[in-house]
Amino acid sequence: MNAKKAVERQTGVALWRQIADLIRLSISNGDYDQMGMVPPETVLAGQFGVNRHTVRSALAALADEGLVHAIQGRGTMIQRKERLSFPISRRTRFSQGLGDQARETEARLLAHATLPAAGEVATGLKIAPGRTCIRMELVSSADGRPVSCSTSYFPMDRFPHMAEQFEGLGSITKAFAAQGLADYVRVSTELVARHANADELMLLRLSPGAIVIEATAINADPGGVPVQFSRTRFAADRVKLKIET
Amino acid sequence: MNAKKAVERQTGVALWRQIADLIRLSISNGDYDQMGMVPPETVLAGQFGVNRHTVRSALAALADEGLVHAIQGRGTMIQRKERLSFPISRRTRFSQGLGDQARETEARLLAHATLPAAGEVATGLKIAPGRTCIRMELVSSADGRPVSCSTSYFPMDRFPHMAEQFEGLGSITKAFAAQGLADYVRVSTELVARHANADELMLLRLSPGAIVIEATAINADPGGVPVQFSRTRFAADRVKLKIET
DNA sequence: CCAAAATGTCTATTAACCTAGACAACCGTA
DNA sequence: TACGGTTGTCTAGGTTAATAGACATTTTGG
Repeated sequence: MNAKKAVERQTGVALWRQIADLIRLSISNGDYDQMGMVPPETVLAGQFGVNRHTVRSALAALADEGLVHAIQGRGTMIQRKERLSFPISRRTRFSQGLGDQARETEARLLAHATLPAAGEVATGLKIAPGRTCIRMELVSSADGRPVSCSTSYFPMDRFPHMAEQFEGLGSITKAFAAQGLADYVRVSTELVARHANADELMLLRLSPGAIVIEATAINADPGGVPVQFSRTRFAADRVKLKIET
Repeated sequence: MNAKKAVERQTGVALWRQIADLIRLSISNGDYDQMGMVPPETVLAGQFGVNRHTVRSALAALADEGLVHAIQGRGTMIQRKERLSFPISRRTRFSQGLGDQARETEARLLAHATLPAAGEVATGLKIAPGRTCIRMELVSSADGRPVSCSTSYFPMDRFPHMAEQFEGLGSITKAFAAQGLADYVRVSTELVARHANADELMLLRLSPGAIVIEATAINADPGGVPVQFSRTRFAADRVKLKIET
């Protein structure tokens, strides 16, 4: 495709940012897969109808995200594809499976509360309705881009300091370990795809109409006792879920 | 809420555009419903931590969209909402909660009939099955756009002239008042979302596949005696239901 | 080695964005 | 009518974004 791509001026969005978004999209679409690199800066400048320096600003932003890597004399290599691949297996952990797909991953605790378990939460955790559990709202990002938001429930009596531990350690796995649970496995995962709601649009920085994949999962200790009930909503255009049997 | 809102600099997105997006969101959320207008420019500038001129640029963009309309000396009025916000609380009334969200609201009586109460209607109204009640079919519109259609049931013996009163007064609240009921409260509301059926497609002027939110509600007099059982179907893409506790 | 092609760096200029302050015009109300 | 509060307009200056051009540096391939 040699077509001129659409960038608009005076919309309040800088050209370099629009161009960065379009190049990211092209990478994600696999447009440059054969070459393994982005077209030369001069070519991109021609396609977008802008100066080479403007393209350089866009590429610098993508390099900052860790998406591309420029080498003088050779070109700008694609380092990572935008769709992060999440393995889903008996040993699913959030940050671990990402490996070197992202330079930096972060899970931020938005809110937490204690409340009586009810409905599917009580059923999933196999505790009596009314027993206290901890709810935590997380947003997970890779290289500064949010990829998922989740709501998790933990039995209060077994993991009373889940939220505090998580805040200090930044990881559910480590928070479990700090409270005496060295290992756990995924016992069930259910997937649903739907349109993002208003909250998800904001948390995941999506555009209206965007699609989320909702994964409802239960983790259990090695003895099979449930330790976590979670509902994670992934930004569908940023991830690929890989079911491992 | 007097909290400072988050705008980021040097992201390639102009501050005025970020602010315009946030104000649009607030309007859509109904944050300014009581006033019917946006806060003064100086206040917004303080909230966002920017110069007043920057806020003016944002408001100019929203005015260009037709979302707001500034009047010198008075303020910046909200002209149109993306979604009408319906408050749902103990004192829910249809037209009242809309405030200045729409220039003009109308409730049209399509049909009415008297029939014996049965099933959930009798249960909801707490009257013996077989006792006569009045059924009314309404379509409510804001600025000419239908937003909901509803089916309501009233006990015949207590409000024998519900339909006639409504036709004259154009409001359920007023029709109640004319028949001696000065006040009533919402005692239960149940919400369901589903695809619209053929009737709803026509009444609400929707496209096939559209979604409706079905609210099944019971209103009672101050003594707790049910006076109205209603099932309202909202065009999901035109409204937002705001649950107030 | 040389030339072509690509990225890196620098200067300079213009346009857009943001801040700051002052004052005019207008509305509502006391 | 006077006043406080709000939007409208103007000037001025600083910062960021974008364009333009020149040249250096590095890689690749003949």
